[in-house]
Amino acid sequence: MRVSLKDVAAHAGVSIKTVSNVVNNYQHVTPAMRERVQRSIDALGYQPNLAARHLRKGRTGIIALALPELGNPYFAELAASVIDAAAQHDYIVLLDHTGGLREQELLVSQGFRARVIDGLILSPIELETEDLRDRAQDVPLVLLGERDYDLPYDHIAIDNVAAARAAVRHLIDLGRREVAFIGARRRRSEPAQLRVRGWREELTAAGLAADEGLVAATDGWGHADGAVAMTHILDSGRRPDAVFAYNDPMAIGAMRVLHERGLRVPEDIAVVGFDDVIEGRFGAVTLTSVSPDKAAIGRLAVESVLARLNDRAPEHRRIWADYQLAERESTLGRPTGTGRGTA
Amino acid sequence: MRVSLKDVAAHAGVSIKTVSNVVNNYQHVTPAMRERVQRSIDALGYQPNLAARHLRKGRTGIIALALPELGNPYFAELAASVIDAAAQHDYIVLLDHTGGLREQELLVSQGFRARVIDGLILSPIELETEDLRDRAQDVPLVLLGERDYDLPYDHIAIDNVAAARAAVRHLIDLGRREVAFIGARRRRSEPAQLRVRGWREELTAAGLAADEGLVAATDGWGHADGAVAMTHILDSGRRPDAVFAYNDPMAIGAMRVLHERGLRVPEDIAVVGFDDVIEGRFGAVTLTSVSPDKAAIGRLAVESVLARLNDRAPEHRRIWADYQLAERESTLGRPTGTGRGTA
DNA sequence: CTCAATTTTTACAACGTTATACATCTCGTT
DNA sequence: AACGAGATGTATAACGTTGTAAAAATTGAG
Repeated sequence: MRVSLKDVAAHAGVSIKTVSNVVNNYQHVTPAMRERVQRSIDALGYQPNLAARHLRKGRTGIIALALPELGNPYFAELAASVIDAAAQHDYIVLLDHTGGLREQELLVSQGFRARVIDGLILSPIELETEDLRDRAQDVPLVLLGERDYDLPYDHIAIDNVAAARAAVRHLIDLGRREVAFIGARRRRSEPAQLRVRGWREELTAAGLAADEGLVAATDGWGHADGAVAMTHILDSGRRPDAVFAYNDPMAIGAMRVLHERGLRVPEDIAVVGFDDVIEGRFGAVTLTSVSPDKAAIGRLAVESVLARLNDRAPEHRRIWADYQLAERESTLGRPTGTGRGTA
Repeated sequence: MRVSLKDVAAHAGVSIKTVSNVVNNYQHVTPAMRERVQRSIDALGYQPNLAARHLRKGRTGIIALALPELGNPYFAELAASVIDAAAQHDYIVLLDHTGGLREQELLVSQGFRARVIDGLILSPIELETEDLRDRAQDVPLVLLGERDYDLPYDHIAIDNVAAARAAVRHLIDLGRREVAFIGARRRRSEPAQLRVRGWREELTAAGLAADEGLVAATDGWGHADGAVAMTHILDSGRRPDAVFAYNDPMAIGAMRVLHERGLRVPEDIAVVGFDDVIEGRFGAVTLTSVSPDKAAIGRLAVESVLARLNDRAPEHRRIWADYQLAERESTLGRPTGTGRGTA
C-alpha cells in the first residue's frame, strides 16, 4: 500500500498539514520540526500522490506534444528536444501523433485525446484557422510549424518563405534555371504553401519562370512520396536541372529515383531538401538542406506554454526560430555565398 | 469554469451518482433516464475530470514508454506503434528517452521521472539485472528489446541471436567469407552482445573463423558511429567482404565510408543492417536488413502492461515477436534461400 | 510578569469522482 | 390486495492533497 501524508503524520506524531508544509517547503516550519518530519518521510519512503495534488491544485505537470508523424526523423528529433526542454522545468511530455489528419488534429486541439494536460504544443498540417477559433480556452495552446494562422495563440516557426527562397537562391547561384518543387500537398489546405511560395517568389525575383508544371503534388511527405513525385516529373518528359523538396525524406526518395534513372546528383540535377535530418548526411550523395534550429524550437515551445500557464495574459506572439542552409554534395558546384538565415 | 457532475445533476434534476452511472454506462439505468441525463450532459458540455477519477480509482489511463533515443528511426516507429496500440485501449502514452544511460534508465524504472502512470514499457540498454531486482513493485513493468534479463517481468523481443545468425547465414550463402561486425558497444554491459553472439555462432557453425579483429566496438549507435567503426576496420588494413551492422543507421554510415573509399556495395563488400528502417530503402544502394515486426512489438507491449494491470498475477512471460530478413541491393548476388525468422 | 504581536501548528473543508449501502419503485405471484 | 424479488435511483463517505482560518506556542515590550 502506498504511504500517504496521513501515514507520515502518524509516524511523526504531527498533523497532516505540517507534513504537507515540509513537503512543499513552506516557509514557517522550524528546522527541528522539518528535520523530524523529514526523517519520517524518508523512513516510510513517502511519495506525493500526484492525482490528489492535481485534483487540488488543478495542475498535472504534463504537457502534450502532438506531431503529425513520428516516423519522420525531423519530428522525432523535435520531440526529443521538447522532452528535454520540458524536463528542465520539471514537466513531462505526453506524446501524440495525428498523421497530419484534420480530424485527429481537431480532436487533439479540443483536448479529447488527453484531458490530463496543463498545456498543448501542436504541429498542425491540415487544421484550418476556423477549426481553432471556437476552441475551449482552458488549456494553453502553442502552435508549431509552418502554417500561417491569424489567431490568439503563440506560434513558433522558422520563416518558411524566406528559408525556401534561400534554398532556391542557392540553386540559382549554382547556375540552375529549371527548378522543380516536390511536395506540394494534394489534400486540403496545402500546408506546404509557404515553401512553394518561397520557391515561386525567388524564381520570379531572379527573372526565371516559376513553371507550375515543375511542381509535383503528393499525398504524404515520406520517402516514397518523394520518389513518386520525382518519377512523375521525369515521366512527364520534363528534365529540370534542380529539385527543391518539401523535406529531406522526399529529397532522398527523389534522389533514389534519379539514381535509378542514371541521372547524376548534382551534375545533372542538384537537390535541396528541408529539415536537415541526420540521414541526409550519410547517403552516397550527402544532401544540402535547410536546417532549422530544432533545439531552439523545442525550447521556445515549452517556454511559451509554461509562460502562458503562469502569467495572466501576455501578448500572443509569433516567434521566429533561426535556420541555416547546410550545403553538401547534392548541390556541389561553383562556390557561392552562404545562405545564412535571418533570426 | 469547468462543469462537473454536480452541475449536470442539478441541470437534469437527478442525483450526482445517477449522472455518474450514465457516464460510466452502468447497466441499470432506464433508457428514459439515460436519455434525459445525456441531454443535460450535452447541453452543458460536460467532460469528466480525470484527476478526480484517477484519485478515486487509482488509475490514470496513462502508460509510459521509455526509449533510448528518439532520433533513431527504429524507436520512433516503435513509439508510433505503441501509441496506436494504447489508443485502442483508451490509454495514452507518456514518452521519455533515456539516452541509453544507466542512470536515466534507473530513474525511469523506479518511477522518479513520472509518477502518474499505470504502467511502464522500458527499452533498456545499460540497465543491469540487479538494478531492477529491488524495484518498488507498484507499477507493472514490461521490458522491450534485446537484453537478456532473468527477472519477474514480461519481456518482449525478437530472438536476436537467431536473427543475427540468419543475417550472417545470408552473407555466407552469398559466398562471403570475411564478415565484419560493426557496433559492439564499448560502454558497460554490452547490449549488442546477443547480435555479436549470433554472428560468432553462425560463422563457427559454417566452419569459418569468427575473427574478433573484425568486430568494431562503438560508443553510440548512430550513423556517425557506423562510419567511424567502418573507417577503423578499413584503416586497420583489413578488407572484409561483408559487414553486419548492429542497426541500420550504422550500416548506412558504414556504406557512406565504403562509398568514399571507392568500395562497391555489394560487389566488393555486402552489407546487412538491423531494424529495417524506412531510410534503408531509399539510398543509392538499398539495404538488406533484419526486419522486426514493430507493430506486433508495440501491440504486445501494450497488451502485456494492461494485462498485468488487470489480472491478479499472471505468469511472467518472455514473448517472442516475429522477424524477417528483408533482402535488398546491399546483398544482391547469387539467389539464395529466404531467411524467414521463427515465430 | 502580563499582554500583544508574531510565528508555528492544527482542524477542517474543499477539489470531482466512484463504491457502498440503502431507499424506492415496478411488477409478477399468491 | 398484499408480498417479495429484482431493478433503479440516491445519500454519503471516501480517495490524498492543499488553502483557509483559527488555535497554540513563542517572542518581545513594557
